Amino acid sequence: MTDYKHTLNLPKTAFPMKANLSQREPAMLKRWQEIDVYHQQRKLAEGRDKFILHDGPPYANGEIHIGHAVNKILKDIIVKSKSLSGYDAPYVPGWDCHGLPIELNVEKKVGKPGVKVDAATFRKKCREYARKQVNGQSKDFQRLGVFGEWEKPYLTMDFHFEANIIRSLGKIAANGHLHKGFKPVHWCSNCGSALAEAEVEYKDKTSPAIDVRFSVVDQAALAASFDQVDIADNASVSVLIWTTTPWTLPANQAVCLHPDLEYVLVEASGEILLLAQALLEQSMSRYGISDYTVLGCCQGAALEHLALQHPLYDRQVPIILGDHVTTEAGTGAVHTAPGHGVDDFNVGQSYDLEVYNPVGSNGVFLPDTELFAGEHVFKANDHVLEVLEEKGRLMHKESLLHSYPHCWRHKTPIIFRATPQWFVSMEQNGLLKNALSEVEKVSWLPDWGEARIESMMQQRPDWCISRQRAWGVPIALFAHKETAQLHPDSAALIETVAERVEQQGIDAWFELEAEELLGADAEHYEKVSDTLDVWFDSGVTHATVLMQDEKLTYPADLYLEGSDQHRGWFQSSLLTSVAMNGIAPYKCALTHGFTVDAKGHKMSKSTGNVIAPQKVMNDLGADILRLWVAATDYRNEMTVSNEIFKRTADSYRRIRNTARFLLSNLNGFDPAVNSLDADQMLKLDRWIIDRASQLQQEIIDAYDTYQFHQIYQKLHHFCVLELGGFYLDIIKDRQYTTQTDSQARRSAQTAMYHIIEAMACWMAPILSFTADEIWQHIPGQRTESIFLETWYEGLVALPDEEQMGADYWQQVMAVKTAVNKELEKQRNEGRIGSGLNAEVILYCDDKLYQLLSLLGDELRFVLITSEADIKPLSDGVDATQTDATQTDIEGLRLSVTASEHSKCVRCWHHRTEVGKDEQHPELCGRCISNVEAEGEQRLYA
RNA sequence: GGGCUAUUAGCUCAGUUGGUUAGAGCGCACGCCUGAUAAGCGUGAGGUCACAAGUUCAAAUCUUGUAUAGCCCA
Repeated sequence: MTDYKHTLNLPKTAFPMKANLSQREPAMLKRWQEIDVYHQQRKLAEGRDKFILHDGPPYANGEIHIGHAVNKILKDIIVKSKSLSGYDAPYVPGWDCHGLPIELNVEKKVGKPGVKVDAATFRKKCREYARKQVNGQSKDFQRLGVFGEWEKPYLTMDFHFEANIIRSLGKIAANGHLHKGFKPVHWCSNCGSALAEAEVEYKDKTSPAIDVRFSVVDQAALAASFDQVDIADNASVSVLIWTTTPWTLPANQAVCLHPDLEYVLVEASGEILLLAQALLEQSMSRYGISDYTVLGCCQGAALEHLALQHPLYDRQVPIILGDHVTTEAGTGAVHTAPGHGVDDFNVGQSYDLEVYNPVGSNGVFLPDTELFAGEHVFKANDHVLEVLEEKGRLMHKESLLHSYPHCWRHKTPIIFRATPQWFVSMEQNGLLKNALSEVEKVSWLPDWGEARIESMMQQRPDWCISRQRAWGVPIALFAHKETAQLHPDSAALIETVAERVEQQGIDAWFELEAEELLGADAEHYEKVSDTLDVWFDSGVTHATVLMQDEKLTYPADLYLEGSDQHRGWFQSSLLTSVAMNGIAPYKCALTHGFTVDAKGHKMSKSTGNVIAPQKVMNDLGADILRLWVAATDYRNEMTVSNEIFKRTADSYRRIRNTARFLLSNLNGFDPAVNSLDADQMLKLDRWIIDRASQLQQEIIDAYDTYQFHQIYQKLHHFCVLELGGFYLDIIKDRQYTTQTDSQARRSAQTAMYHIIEAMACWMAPILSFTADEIWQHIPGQRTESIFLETWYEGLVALPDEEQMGADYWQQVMAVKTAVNKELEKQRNEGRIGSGLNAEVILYCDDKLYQLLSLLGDELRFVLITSEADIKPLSDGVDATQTDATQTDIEGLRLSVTASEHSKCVRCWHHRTEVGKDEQHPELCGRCISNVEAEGEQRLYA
């Protein structure tokens, strides 16, 4: 048997099948660094329209987790796709560097500031710690393949950044949005600091739940409210309140009722009690009283201003009215301490109640607190109960397990405590109103984001920006000691301070003596010692980054963060931007969901269901992680599991192998020399390019609308359906058996060349490593990296009037599927193996006959059978053709038989000519022609 | 407890303004090929569209409620 294998054009490529990403990617990163691809890209894009995605800074603490990876990968996909779309899209990553978590970690190492180390040294240690965290996270982000200004990121602790935070605060103050006030805030006595909302978490806690008597001072007035009910002169009459925080009773200033609720006066066990009708039965059963008489009934509104005796002290408090009172639990009469509760504070404002706070920053009652001085509040609970009992004020006590706010760091219960705080006011200069009108102008994706942030903002209180911490940007203000008014020269003072901070960092403020700047005025003004809420730092990046960096623009085109940032960064950025400049800092805000495990539950260290991105990168590669991010619809929760990564890796391999096959068939193809013009190409090849051209448009549209999971599906389907299952399978014969430089072969190679060029670009934003690896293996002159490209423009669409266009091949594919089914039957019955063992007769109705006849004798190459004849449908229903079976396609019957001819050893088709040629007894006619004559001609496939 | 969001085959996703028997791909099973070979091709089996009521001639699609989950808040 003669060996004809060497006469074939078999595929060959250096592009490996096995990706080995965990090893190859670091090498690729090194190359990108060496050729400085990111800055090459910037240089190339100079002068183009800008697209600015502004990075929300992750907090500089800890290893990156999969949520970080998702966020950075999504950003990178967008930035890279915008580059391919011809924008100049620089990306400046940032980090949030001040704040409590860093402080706490540094405290663990060097002790508390002011105790073991001085504050300046402590801040220095914080700075060093944050720097280290930034470096660690940066390395991992880069390992993900994310492009950006990694050598020059923005850090909120950069001196010039710190200075500009202060300038931003100054501008907000100058625009009249700042005020000083007392307000109850979440307070952790371990931190000795107010906590931001984000620093509070809710957990179950057991508290004493007590019912307390507030006795009525003026019984006649009470009787009047109850329509002159008869009350004995010596009767004991009390309003009952229910509370789970007995320690707040010393600060009690009022008892609050709902104006519209019905309240009843009840006689029981020799005393008279007042409480809400709706809670009467429940309360009596709690007290174990079964025998009681309702004396009268009235609405809460009728009892306003009635005086009550404070249960602990010798003073009187009023009954007030508030809508926040509910009948969910208790008595419908609410103990009100404006210094210890937000509702209490709010309702207290309208009654001019004192915001009395007897509790120090350490959670201990102040020295002048009657009865409880020096006791920690939670320990004082028992003492309060004792006193109440002594005084006969305690109606009932029990224990209650309820959800209670805790410090997220210390995991300990926190309290509400009124302290002097600086606020960004929502109302005082119309900030909220202006911000809400800006919300409407922003494009929110998904669209429900708008309603979400709007409703959150409408409910939000003034923004408390004060923190009593060491590692934060100072609230660099001088406030009058009596009036709390800002110094009249504040604008100039702030600039002076900012200039110093620019040189020396925030220490410049802490080390500053007020006299130095204020001179004699220092006597009347206090240098504010609070630091800023870190949300302020990151909130003003529009001023400290976007406006400072010439490469960037304000407002940004896009902010992209997790959906939790509707309350966080989206809001802090919007508020500060509107407060400073009156406009939103972003044109579009895009959100993604959180990662959850296979059961849809959130990932947490304690549950042990976390998947570390580092592990995924080391096991499977960053491209697999990136492909997973792209494949997942990020608008809702993003499910992560080993199975999902396995599936992702499977489809990665499919995409990679398709690319590899295309490359391997481009062996020996020089696009400059060998590529054909569209009009010289075979019909099938024209079609696949047309298909690619349409697909490219769909893919670009999907990138533009940030629907990456569509791209993944489309890309994968293209590889599997159009290419693997149809086009590539069909052209193998032509690639391998026709002459190397024949039109037939060069036509297919031209098509594959165009496709791999385009496909590499489609993939690049997602499968960055693999796309650039492919890029290095495509023949022809090209740039150093695919990231210096824009979308491939060599895909030629077919004209609409083309007879053998998209519709045509669609129908051919359906016919092929029908034939495959019939082949499978024969295969299962052992008559044939490969499709090339078979011959097929297609009995077609007129329409189909016409359609298929366009392919002439090349139909067999499309069907990948040794022979394919078309005959009129009537022949197939003839009694003599019993083996012609009906197919799923109306108007098509099929007859499939095993070929009786010999197999050509070169092309494996079974042909009647095989064995007839003396020189080449093992070859079929076209192979003989291909081996030693002018070669075969192909027109269609 | 409240607000927002989601729930379609084992997995990832489609499913237009309600309109035939709910679609893909992966995975799985079985087979073929051995000239993409730790690849490739083919065929096939998988779904009470979370659940329940309702509107309608007709509901995965509209309404309400329930469950589960996520984010935010209390």
